[in-house]
Amino acid sequence: MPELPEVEAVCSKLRPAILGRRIIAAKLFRCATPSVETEAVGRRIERVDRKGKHILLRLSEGVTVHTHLRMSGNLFAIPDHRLHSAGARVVLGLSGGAGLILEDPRALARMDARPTTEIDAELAELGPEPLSIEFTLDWLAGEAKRSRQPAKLFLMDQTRIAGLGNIYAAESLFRARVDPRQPICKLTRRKLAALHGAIVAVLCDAVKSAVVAYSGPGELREAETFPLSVYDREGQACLTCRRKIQRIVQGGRSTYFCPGCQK
DNA sequence: AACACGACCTGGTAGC
DNA sequence: TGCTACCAGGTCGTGT
Repeated sequence: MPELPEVEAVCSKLRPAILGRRIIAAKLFRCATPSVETEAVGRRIERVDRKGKHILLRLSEGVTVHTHLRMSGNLFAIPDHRLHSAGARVVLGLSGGAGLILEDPRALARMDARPTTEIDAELAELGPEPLSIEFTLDWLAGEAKRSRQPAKLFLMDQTRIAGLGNIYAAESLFRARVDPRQPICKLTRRKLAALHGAIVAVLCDAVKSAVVAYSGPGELREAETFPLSVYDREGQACLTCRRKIQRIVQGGRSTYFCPGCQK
């Protein structure tokens, strides 16, 4: 589920269903701290924001419910909070009878509720939103100059760019024809420009397809709706040069790339 | 500072 | 069919 495009889609779908409603009850099974019951119940949902992969429900009286879906979480609204699935980790009962459900088969997701100022101070550590005007080529070049991290790890570092994960980092590097192992500080201005453009283009496309996929009935199959060029394609022919896509491990995670195109 | 690795968790699947 | 081993879209803490 959860890289920036999918999290954005979750937020888009949530807004019409929960904005203006009051949280009137909380059932916490896992993944949530008791603060969700003590701080959120009784307050009204005024806004749904996103920063990187973090979902922020802005409540009345300066409280925010902060959710991170991690690997396998999902957050969605249902018309009747009593009809939640057996797998729900958190059920928030809303005014009007609706429900806000956090599901996560692996129980790695996290939810807590604290003063907005406190949460926002923590999230200030995150890098800029890649689809905002703050994310410029000059900014990227400035950060890149000061880091010797391999390009892939640099892109996945949330304190540098907020929201890129394993799939879209790999896809962006492929589109920019950058070797994921290359230290980011070694990239030429030209390569960095290609990378900057690729990140924006990949995420724009992915947000569009994720929002469409999430707006339909039923659940979607996440990034599968977005055509992937290298991710999870080990051994298959590169769509550009026909060489075999390789899988390597960086930072304990799989990286997929084309050794022909990405140099 | 940068990196590697284990922990957190469960479910799906490839291989035997 | 059934078992095992490994893999997974993320992050954090610890150790080198």
